[in-house]
Amino acid sequence: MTTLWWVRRDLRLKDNQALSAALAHGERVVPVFVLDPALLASPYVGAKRLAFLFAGLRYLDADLRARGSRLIVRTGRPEEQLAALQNETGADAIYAEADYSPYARQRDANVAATLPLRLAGGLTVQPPEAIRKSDGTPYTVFTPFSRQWKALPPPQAVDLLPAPGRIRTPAELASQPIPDQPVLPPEVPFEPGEAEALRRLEAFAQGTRPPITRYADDRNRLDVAGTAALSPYLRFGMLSARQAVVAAQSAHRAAATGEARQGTETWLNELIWREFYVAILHHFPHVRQTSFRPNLRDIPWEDDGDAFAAWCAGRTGYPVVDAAMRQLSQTGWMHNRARMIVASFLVKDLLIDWRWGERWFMQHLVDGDPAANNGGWQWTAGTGTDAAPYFRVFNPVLQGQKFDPDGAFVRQWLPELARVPGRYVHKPWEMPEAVQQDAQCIVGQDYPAPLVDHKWARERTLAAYAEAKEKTT
DNA sequence: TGAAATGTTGGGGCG
DNA sequence: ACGCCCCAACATTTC
Repeated sequence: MTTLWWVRRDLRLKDNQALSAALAHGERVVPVFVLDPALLASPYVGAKRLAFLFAGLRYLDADLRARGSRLIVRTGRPEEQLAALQNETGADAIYAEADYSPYARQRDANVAATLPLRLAGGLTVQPPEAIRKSDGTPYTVFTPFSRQWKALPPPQAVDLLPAPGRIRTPAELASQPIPDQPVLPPEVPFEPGEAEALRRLEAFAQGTRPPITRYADDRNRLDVAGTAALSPYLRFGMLSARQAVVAAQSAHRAAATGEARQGTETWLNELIWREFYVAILHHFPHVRQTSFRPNLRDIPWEDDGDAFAAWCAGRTGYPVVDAAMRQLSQTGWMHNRARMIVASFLVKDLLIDWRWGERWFMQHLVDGDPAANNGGWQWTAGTGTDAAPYFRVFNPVLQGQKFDPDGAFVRQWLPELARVPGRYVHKPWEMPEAVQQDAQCIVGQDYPAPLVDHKWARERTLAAYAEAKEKTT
Protein backbone atom coordinates (compact mmCIF):
# COMPACT_ATOMS: atom_id res chain seq x y z
CA MET A 1 0.00 0.00 0.00
CA THR A 2 0.93 3.64 -0.39
CA THR A 3 0.75 6.17 2.43
CA LEU A 4 0.90 9.95 2.38
CA TRP A 5 3.18 11.76 4.83
CA TRP A 6 1.68 15.21 5.06
CA VAL A 7 4.45 17.61 6.12
CA ARG A 8 3.30 20.73 7.96
CA ARG A 9 5.61 21.90 10.70
CA ASP A 10 7.75 18.79 11.10
CA LEU A 11 10.51 19.35 8.54
CA ARG A 12 12.77 16.58 9.76
CA LEU A 13 13.52 12.91 9.18
CA LYS A 14 14.84 12.12 12.66
CA ASP A 15 12.45 11.48 15.53
CA ASN A 16 9.43 12.02 13.33
CA GLN A 17 6.48 10.05 14.63
CA ALA A 18 4.23 10.84 11.68
CA LEU A 19 6.86 9.74 9.16
CA SER A 20 7.63 6.60 11.15
CA ALA A 21 3.98 5.72 11.33
CA ALA A 22 3.58 6.26 7.62
CA LEU A 23 6.56 4.00 6.89
CA ALA A 24 5.24 1.33 9.22
CA HIS A 25 1.84 1.48 7.55
CA GLY A 26 2.74 1.08 3.89
CA GLU A 27 5.74 0.10 1.82
CA ARG A 28 5.52 3.25 -0.28
CA VAL A 29 5.39 6.72 1.24
CA VAL A 30 4.67 10.00 -0.51
CA PRO A 31 5.95 13.06 1.36
CA VAL A 32 3.67 15.96 0.50
CA PHE A 33 3.59 19.63 1.37
CA VAL A 34 0.47 21.63 0.54
CA LEU A 35 0.88 25.35 -0.06
CA ASP A 36 -2.31 26.62 1.49
CA PRO A 37 -3.36 29.94 -0.11
CA ALA A 38 -5.48 30.78 2.92
CA LEU A 39 -2.37 30.63 5.10
CA LEU A 40 -0.14 32.47 2.64
CA ALA A 41 -2.62 35.36 2.55
CA SER A 42 -2.87 35.66 6.32
CA PRO A 43 -1.85 38.96 7.90
CA TYR A 44 -0.05 36.86 10.51
CA VAL A 45 2.43 35.47 7.97
CA GLY A 46 5.65 37.31 7.19
CA ALA A 47 8.15 37.12 4.35
CA LYS A 48 11.14 36.13 6.45
CA ARG A 49 9.35 33.21 8.09
CA LEU A 50 7.97 32.10 4.73
CA ALA A 51 11.45 32.26 3.22
CA PHE A 52 12.81 30.20 6.11
CA LEU A 53 10.05 27.63 5.57
CA PHE A 54 10.65 27.39 1.82
CA ALA A 55 14.40 27.07 2.28
CA GLY A 56 13.69 24.41 4.90
CA LEU A 57 11.53 22.53 2.41
CA ARG A 58 14.44 22.53 -0.04
CA TYR A 59 16.69 20.98 2.61
CA LEU A 60 14.03 18.41 3.42
CA ASP A 61 13.65 17.62 -0.29
CA ALA A 62 17.42 17.12 -0.58
CA ASP A 63 17.43 14.82 2.46
CA LEU A 64 14.55 12.86 0.96
CA ARG A 65 16.28 12.58 -2.41
CA ALA A 66 19.34 11.14 -0.69
CA ARG A 67 16.99 8.35 0.42
CA GLY A 68 15.44 7.76 -2.98
CA SER A 69 12.39 9.86 -2.27
CA ARG A 70 11.41 13.51 -2.78
CA LEU A 71 8.96 16.12 -1.59
CA ILE A 72 5.77 16.51 -3.59
CA VAL A 73 4.49 20.09 -3.48
CA ARG A 74 0.93 21.06 -4.36
CA THR A 75 -0.99 24.32 -4.05
CA GLY A 76 -4.61 24.59 -2.96
CA ARG A 77 -7.02 23.73 -0.22
CA PRO A 78 -5.49 20.82 1.70
CA GLU A 79 -8.61 18.65 1.57
CA GLU A 80 -8.75 19.00 -2.23
CA GLN A 81 -5.05 18.55 -2.89
CA LEU A 82 -4.75 15.56 -0.58
CA ALA A 83 -7.84 13.97 -2.13
CA ALA A 84 -6.30 14.42 -5.57
CA LEU A 85 -3.02 12.90 -4.45
CA GLN A 86 -4.85 10.04 -2.81
CA ASN A 87 -6.55 9.32 -6.14
CA GLU A 88 -3.24 9.45 -7.99
CA THR A 89 -1.47 7.13 -5.57
CA GLY A 90 -4.22 4.93 -4.20
CA ALA A 91 -3.05 5.84 -0.70
CA ASP A 92 -5.19 4.47 2.09
CA ALA A 93 -3.88 6.66 4.89
CA ILE A 94 -2.49 10.11 5.51
CA TYR A 95 -0.14 10.64 8.45
CA ALA A 96 0.67 14.03 9.88
CA GLU A 97 2.01 15.54 13.08
CA ALA A 98 -0.81 16.96 15.18
CA ASP A 99 -1.00 20.73 15.35
CA TYR A 100 -3.18 22.62 17.79
CA SER A 101 -3.72 26.16 16.56
CA PRO A 102 -7.37 26.97 15.83
CA TYR A 103 -6.61 27.24 12.11
CA ALA A 104 -4.74 23.93 12.04
CA ARG A 105 -7.48 22.10 13.91
CA GLN A 106 -10.18 23.42 11.57
CA ARG A 107 -8.06 22.54 8.54
CA ASP A 108 -7.42 19.03 9.84
CA ALA A 109 -11.09 18.54 10.70
CA ASN A 110 -11.97 19.46 7.11
CA VAL A 111 -9.47 16.90 5.82
CA ALA A 112 -10.50 14.21 8.27
CA ALA A 113 -14.15 14.64 7.29
CA THR A 114 -13.50 12.95 3.93
CA LEU A 115 -10.00 11.44 4.11
CA PRO A 116 -8.23 8.90 6.35
CA LEU A 117 -6.11 11.39 8.30
CA ARG A 118 -4.16 10.03 11.26
CA LEU A 119 -2.42 12.45 13.57
CA ALA A 120 0.78 11.64 15.43
CA GLY A 121 2.49 13.39 18.32
CA GLY A 122 5.70 15.34 18.11
CA LEU A 123 4.96 19.05 18.18
CA THR A 124 5.18 18.79 21.95
CA VAL A 125 6.63 16.12 24.23
CA GLN A 126 3.38 15.86 26.15
CA PRO A 127 0.18 16.15 24.13
CA PRO A 128 -1.89 19.09 25.42
CA GLU A 129 -4.86 16.83 26.14
CA ALA A 130 -2.69 14.71 28.44
CA ILE A 131 -1.98 17.34 31.07
CA ARG A 132 -5.03 18.09 33.16
CA LYS A 133 -5.87 18.74 36.76
CA SER A 134 -7.33 15.90 38.78
CA ASP A 135 -10.83 17.22 38.04
CA GLY A 136 -10.13 16.94 34.32
CA THR A 137 -9.94 20.65 33.57
CA PRO A 138 -6.84 22.13 31.96
CA TYR A 139 -4.20 24.01 33.92
CA THR A 140 -4.12 27.76 33.59
CA VAL A 141 -1.12 28.37 35.84
CA PHE A 142 2.36 27.45 34.70
CA THR A 143 3.88 26.05 37.89
CA PRO A 144 1.36 23.28 38.55
CA PHE A 145 1.29 22.56 34.80
CA SER A 146 5.05 22.09 34.83
CA ARG A 147 4.88 19.94 37.95
CA GLN A 148 2.42 17.63 36.23
CA TRP A 149 4.49 17.70 33.04
CA LYS A 150 7.57 16.61 34.99
CA ALA A 151 5.66 13.90 36.80
CA LEU A 152 5.02 12.10 33.50
CA PRO A 153 7.67 9.66 32.27
CA PRO A 154 10.39 11.69 30.54
CA PRO A 155 11.51 10.83 27.01
CA GLN A 156 14.81 8.94 26.85
CA ALA A 157 17.51 9.00 24.22
CA VAL A 158 16.52 5.48 23.17
CA ASP A 159 13.00 6.74 22.43
CA LEU A 160 14.24 9.06 19.71
CA LEU A 161 13.34 7.60 16.34
CA PRO A 162 16.21 7.25 13.88
CA ALA A 163 15.96 8.77 10.44
CA PRO A 164 14.61 6.19 8.01
CA GLY A 165 16.93 4.59 5.46
CA ARG A 166 15.47 4.25 2.00
CA ILE A 167 12.03 5.73 1.42
CA ARG A 168 10.18 4.30 -1.57
CA THR A 169 8.20 6.97 -3.33
CA PRO A 170 6.45 6.50 -6.70
CA ALA A 171 8.44 8.20 -9.45
CA GLU A 172 5.68 9.47 -11.71
CA LEU A 173 4.02 11.96 -9.38
CA ALA A 174 3.92 15.58 -10.46
CA SER A 175 5.22 18.22 -8.12
CA GLN A 176 5.39 21.98 -8.28
CA PRO A 177 8.73 23.58 -7.59
CA ILE A 178 9.33 24.73 -4.05
CA PRO A 179 8.82 28.52 -4.24
CA ASP A 180 12.08 30.46 -4.47
CA GLN A 181 10.38 33.68 -3.35
CA PRO A 182 10.57 35.30 -0.91
CA VAL A 183 14.33 34.93 -0.47
CA LEU A 184 15.83 34.59 2.99
CA PRO A 185 17.77 37.84 3.57
CA PRO A 186 21.43 37.35 4.49
CA GLU A 187 20.81 39.30 7.72
CA VAL A 188 18.70 36.41 9.05
CA PRO A 189 21.12 34.48 11.27
CA PHE A 190 19.48 31.10 10.82
CA GLU A 191 20.57 28.55 8.27
CA PRO A 192 17.46 26.39 7.77
CA GLY A 193 17.40 22.64 7.95
CA GLU A 194 17.55 19.67 10.24
CA ALA A 195 21.34 19.36 10.12
CA GLU A 196 21.86 22.93 11.30
CA ALA A 197 19.26 22.47 14.06
CA LEU A 198 21.12 19.46 15.44
CA ARG A 199 24.47 21.23 15.18
CA ARG A 200 23.09 24.11 17.22
CA LEU A 201 21.50 21.87 19.82
CA GLU A 202 24.80 20.07 20.25
CA ALA A 203 26.80 23.30 20.50
CA PHE A 204 24.37 24.57 23.13
CA ALA A 205 24.00 21.49 25.31
CA GLN A 206 26.96 19.15 24.77
CA GLY A 207 30.66 19.15 25.45
CA THR A 208 32.57 20.61 28.37
CA ARG A 209 30.84 23.59 29.99
CA PRO A 210 28.47 24.25 27.09
CA PRO A 211 26.32 27.43 27.08
CA ILE A 212 23.38 25.61 28.68
CA THR A 213 25.40 25.39 31.91
CA ARG A 214 25.47 29.20 32.11
CA TYR A 215 21.96 29.67 30.79
CA ALA A 216 20.35 30.62 34.10
CA ASP A 217 22.35 33.86 34.23
CA ASP A 218 23.27 34.50 30.62
CA ARG A 219 19.80 34.09 29.17
CA ASN A 220 18.78 37.54 30.32
CA ARG A 221 21.75 39.35 28.89
CA LEU A 222 21.02 41.24 25.70
CA ASP A 223 24.71 41.68 24.98
CA VAL A 224 25.66 38.00 25.39
CA ALA A 225 24.70 35.12 23.08
CA GLY A 226 23.46 33.13 26.08
CA THR A 227 20.32 31.58 24.60
CA ALA A 228 20.09 28.53 22.36
CA ALA A 229 18.43 30.45 19.48
CA LEU A 230 16.65 27.24 18.50
CA SER A 231 13.15 28.70 18.27
CA PRO A 232 12.97 28.84 14.44
CA TYR A 233 13.95 25.16 14.30
CA LEU A 234 11.38 24.15 16.89
CA ARG A 235 8.81 26.29 15.07
CA PHE A 236 9.15 24.23 11.90
CA GLY A 237 10.06 20.95 13.51
CA MET A 238 13.57 20.85 12.09
CA LEU A 239 14.17 19.76 15.66
CA SER A 240 11.65 17.78 17.70
CA ALA A 241 10.68 18.94 21.17
CA ARG A 242 11.67 15.48 22.35
CA GLN A 243 15.20 15.87 21.00
CA ALA A 244 15.52 19.16 22.86
CA VAL A 245 14.24 17.71 26.13
CA VAL A 246 16.51 14.67 25.89
CA ALA A 247 19.47 17.00 25.34
CA ALA A 248 18.46 19.10 28.35
CA GLN A 249 18.21 16.04 30.56
CA SER A 250 21.50 14.63 29.41
CA ALA A 251 23.16 18.01 30.11
CA HIS A 252 21.48 17.98 33.51
CA ARG A 253 22.98 14.59 34.35
CA ALA A 254 26.40 15.79 33.18
CA ALA A 255 26.18 19.02 35.17
CA ALA A 256 29.10 19.28 37.58
CA THR A 257 28.17 22.47 39.39
CA GLY A 258 25.10 24.02 40.93
CA GLU A 259 25.20 26.70 38.28
CA ALA A 260 25.17 24.07 35.54
CA ARG A 261 22.27 22.20 37.13
CA GLN A 262 20.39 25.47 37.45
CA GLY A 263 21.07 26.28 33.81
CA THR A 264 19.76 22.98 32.49
CA GLU A 265 16.67 23.18 34.69
CA THR A 266 15.92 26.70 33.57
CA TRP A 267 16.22 25.76 29.92
CA LEU A 268 13.95 22.74 30.41
CA ASN A 269 11.43 25.08 32.00
CA GLU A 270 11.49 27.25 28.90
CA LEU A 271 10.66 24.20 26.80
CA ILE A 272 7.78 23.50 29.18
CA TRP A 273 6.55 27.10 28.81
CA ARG A 274 6.35 26.37 25.09
CA GLU A 275 4.18 23.31 25.77
CA PHE A 276 2.12 25.28 28.29
CA TYR A 277 1.16 27.85 25.67
CA VAL A 278 0.39 25.16 23.08
CA ALA A 279 -1.96 23.66 25.66
CA ILE A 280 -3.50 27.03 26.52
CA LEU A 281 -4.26 27.79 22.88
CA HIS A 282 -5.63 24.29 22.45
CA HIS A 283 -7.98 24.50 25.42
CA PHE A 284 -8.85 28.21 25.12
CA PRO A 285 -8.76 29.07 21.40
CA HIS A 286 -10.56 32.36 22.07
CA VAL A 287 -7.28 33.84 23.36
CA ARG A 288 -6.41 34.52 19.72
CA GLN A 289 -9.30 36.98 19.61
CA THR A 290 -9.51 38.43 23.08
CA SER A 291 -7.97 38.44 26.52
CA PHE A 292 -8.07 35.27 28.58
CA ARG A 293 -9.17 37.24 31.63
CA PRO A 294 -12.75 38.41 31.21
CA ASN A 295 -12.21 41.36 33.58
CA LEU A 296 -9.60 42.92 31.30
CA ARG A 297 -11.51 42.96 28.03
CA ASP A 298 -12.38 46.65 28.09
CA ILE A 299 -9.08 48.45 28.41
CA PRO A 300 -9.43 51.89 26.79
CA TRP A 301 -6.59 51.48 24.29
CA GLU A 302 -5.00 54.38 22.48
CA ASP A 303 -5.57 53.72 18.78
CA ASP A 304 -2.48 55.71 17.94
CA GLY A 305 -1.21 54.74 14.51
CA ASP A 306 1.72 57.16 14.64
CA ALA A 307 2.99 55.87 17.96
CA PHE A 308 2.60 52.29 16.71
CA ALA A 309 4.57 53.14 13.56
CA ALA A 310 7.35 54.64 15.69
CA TRP A 311 7.46 51.46 17.78
CA CYS A 312 7.58 49.28 14.65
CA ALA A 313 10.35 51.36 13.12
CA GLY A 314 12.43 51.46 16.30
CA ARG A 315 12.03 55.21 16.75
CA THR A 316 10.52 55.55 20.22
CA GLY A 317 13.52 57.37 21.71
CA TYR A 318 14.14 54.58 24.23
CA PRO A 319 17.34 52.89 23.04
CA VAL A 320 16.74 49.38 24.33
CA VAL A 321 13.30 49.33 22.72
CA ASP A 322 14.52 50.75 19.44
CA ALA A 323 17.56 48.48 19.21
CA ALA A 324 15.40 45.41 19.72
CA MET A 325 12.80 46.52 17.18
CA ARG A 326 15.48 47.12 14.58
CA GLN A 327 17.02 43.75 15.34
CA LEU A 328 13.59 42.22 14.70
CA SER A 329 12.92 43.89 11.38
CA GLN A 330 16.43 43.24 10.13
CA THR A 331 17.04 39.69 11.32
CA GLY A 332 13.61 38.19 12.04
CA TRP A 333 14.63 37.36 15.58
CA MET A 334 14.65 39.07 18.95
CA HIS A 335 16.08 38.08 22.31
CA ASN A 336 13.39 36.88 24.72
CA ARG A 337 14.23 39.52 27.32
CA ALA A 338 13.96 42.14 24.58
CA ARG A 339 10.57 40.75 23.54
CA MET A 340 9.30 41.40 27.05
CA ILE A 341 10.77 44.89 27.10
CA VAL A 342 9.35 46.03 23.77
CA ALA A 343 6.00 44.37 24.51
CA SER A 344 5.78 46.09 27.87
CA PHE A 345 6.61 49.38 26.17
CA LEU A 346 3.93 49.00 23.49
CA VAL A 347 1.22 47.94 25.91
CA LYS A 348 2.08 49.82 29.08
CA ASP A 349 3.88 52.93 27.87
CA LEU A 350 2.01 53.55 24.62
CA LEU A 351 -1.22 51.89 25.85
CA ILE A 352 -1.63 50.21 22.49
CA ASP A 353 -3.67 47.02 22.14
CA TRP A 354 -1.39 43.98 22.56
CA ARG A 355 -3.00 42.43 19.48
CA TRP A 356 -1.29 45.05 17.28
CA GLY A 357 2.04 43.94 18.68
CA GLU A 358 1.11 40.28 18.36
CA ARG A 359 0.42 40.77 14.65
CA TRP A 360 3.65 42.73 14.06
CA PHE A 361 5.67 40.01 15.76
CA MET A 362 4.01 37.34 13.63
CA GLN A 363 4.81 39.36 10.50
CA HIS A 364 8.49 39.60 11.33
CA LEU A 365 9.58 36.70 13.53
CA VAL A 366 11.18 33.73 11.80
CA ASP A 367 10.09 31.69 14.83
CA GLY A 368 6.61 33.27 15.02
CA ASP A 369 4.31 30.69 16.55
CA PRO A 370 0.64 31.37 17.24
CA ALA A 371 0.63 29.76 20.67
CA ALA A 372 3.89 31.08 22.11
CA ASN A 373 3.48 34.53 20.60
CA ASN A 374 -0.05 34.95 21.87
CA GLY A 375 0.92 33.61 25.27
CA GLY A 376 3.83 35.99 25.52
CA TRP A 377 1.77 39.04 24.57
CA GLN A 378 -1.05 38.20 26.93
CA TRP A 379 1.49 37.57 29.66
CA THR A 380 2.98 41.03 29.20
CA ALA A 381 -0.39 42.73 28.90
CA GLY A 382 -1.49 41.04 32.11
CA THR A 383 -4.57 39.70 30.34
CA GLY A 384 -3.50 36.08 30.04
CA THR A 385 -3.14 32.87 32.02
CA ASP A 386 -0.62 33.15 34.81
CA ALA A 387 0.20 36.59 33.46
CA ALA A 388 2.34 39.35 34.81
CA PRO A 389 0.15 41.43 37.16
CA TYR A 390 -1.29 44.47 35.43
CA PHE A 391 0.73 46.84 37.59
CA ARG A 392 4.06 45.32 36.61
CA VAL A 393 5.53 47.84 34.20
CA PHE A 394 9.04 47.54 32.84
CA ASN A 395 11.15 50.67 33.02
CA PRO A 396 13.01 50.67 29.69
CA VAL A 397 15.97 52.58 31.12
CA LEU A 398 16.44 50.23 34.07
CA GLN A 399 15.96 47.15 31.91
CA GLY A 400 18.62 48.46 29.55
CA GLN A 401 21.05 49.21 32.36
CA LYS A 402 20.47 45.84 33.97
CA PHE A 403 20.67 43.59 30.92
CA ASP A 404 22.90 45.62 28.59
CA PRO A 405 25.18 47.28 31.14
CA ASP A 406 27.78 48.59 28.70
CA GLY A 407 25.28 49.46 25.97
CA ALA A 408 26.91 47.05 23.52
CA PHE A 409 23.55 45.68 22.37
CA VAL A 410 22.06 49.13 21.94
CA ARG A 411 25.05 50.40 19.99
CA GLN A 412 25.04 47.38 17.71
CA TRP A 413 21.59 48.22 16.36
CA LEU A 414 21.63 51.99 16.79
CA PRO A 415 24.84 53.25 15.18
CA GLU A 416 23.73 56.83 15.93
CA LEU A 417 24.46 56.06 19.59
CA ALA A 418 27.97 54.73 18.91
CA ARG A 419 29.74 57.64 20.59
CA VAL A 420 27.25 58.28 23.36
CA PRO A 421 28.94 57.76 26.77
CA GLY A 422 27.89 54.70 28.71
CA ARG A 423 26.12 56.61 31.43
CA TYR A 424 23.73 58.13 28.88
CA VAL A 425 23.42 55.28 26.40
CA HIS A 426 20.07 54.13 27.83
CA LYS A 427 18.79 57.69 28.36
CA PRO A 428 20.36 59.90 25.69
CA TRP A 429 17.86 62.72 26.35
CA GLU A 430 19.69 63.44 29.60
CA MET A 431 22.90 64.30 27.77
CA PRO A 432 23.90 67.91 28.24
CA GLU A 433 24.12 69.80 24.99
CA ALA A 434 27.93 69.75 24.92
CA VAL A 435 27.96 65.98 25.35
CA GLN A 436 25.46 65.62 22.51
CA GLN A 437 27.82 67.66 20.33
CA ASP A 438 30.81 65.51 21.29
CA ALA A 439 28.86 62.31 20.71
CA GLN A 440 27.61 63.58 17.36
CA CYS A 441 24.16 62.64 18.51
CA ILE A 442 21.72 65.52 18.81
CA VAL A 443 18.55 64.27 20.47
CA GLY A 444 15.54 65.10 18.34
CA GLN A 445 17.71 65.16 15.25
CA ASP A 446 20.14 62.23 15.05
CA TYR A 447 18.12 60.17 17.50
CA PRO A 448 14.49 60.73 18.54
CA ALA A 449 13.45 62.34 21.80
CA PRO A 450 11.36 59.99 23.97
CA LEU A 451 7.93 59.40 22.46
CA VAL A 452 6.35 59.45 25.93
CA ASP A 453 7.54 60.18 29.43
CA HIS A 454 7.78 56.83 31.16
CA LYS A 455 6.60 57.98 34.57
CA TRP A 456 3.55 59.68 33.12
CA ALA A 457 2.83 56.75 30.79
CA ARG A 458 2.98 54.27 33.63
CA GLU A 459 0.37 56.17 35.56
CA ARG A 460 -1.87 56.55 32.54
CA THR A 461 -1.79 52.77 32.06
CA LEU A 462 -2.48 51.96 35.70
CA ALA A 463 -5.51 54.25 35.51
CA ALA A 464 -6.70 52.67 32.26
CA TYR A 465 -6.43 49.14 33.67
CA ALA A 466 -8.18 50.19 36.85
CA GLU A 467 -10.99 51.60 34.74
CA ALA A 468 -11.31 48.34 32.79
CA LYS A 469 -11.46 46.30 35.97
CA GLU A 470 -14.04 48.62 37.45
CA LYS A 471 -16.31 48.31 34.43
CA THR A 472 -16.47 44.56 34.67
CA THR A 473 -16.68 44.01 38.42
C1' DT B 1 10.06 36.67 34.00
C1' DG B 2 9.37 44.90 38.28
C1' DA B 3 9.48 49.29 39.89
C1' DA B 4 8.06 53.14 42.65
C1' DA B 5 6.71 54.78 47.00
C1' DT B 6 7.20 54.55 51.63
C1' DG B 7 9.34 53.03 55.93
C1' DT B 8 13.44 51.87 58.84
C1' DT B 9 18.10 51.90 60.32
C1' DG B 10 22.55 53.39 61.34
C1' DG B 11 26.92 55.91 60.37
C1' DG B 12 28.92 60.22 60.39
C1' DG B 13 29.10 65.40 60.16
C1' DC B 14 28.40 69.10 63.05
C1' DG B 15 26.99 72.44 66.50
C1' DA C 1 30.46 63.94 74.84
C1' DC C 2 25.99 64.32 73.19
C1' DG C 3 21.92 65.00 70.44
C1' DC C 4 20.33 66.32 66.04
C1' DC C 5 20.02 65.96 61.28
C1' DC C 6 21.07 64.14 56.78
C1' DC C 7 20.90 60.60 53.81
C1' DA C 8 22.63 56.27 51.97
C1' DA C 9 21.38 51.61 52.26
C1' DC C 10 18.25 48.35 52.91
C1' DA C 11 13.40 46.52 53.76
C1' DT C 12 8.53 46.61 53.10
C1' DT C 13 4.44 47.91 50.89
C1' DT C 14 1.89 49.31 47.03
C1' DC C 15 0.76 49.79 42.27
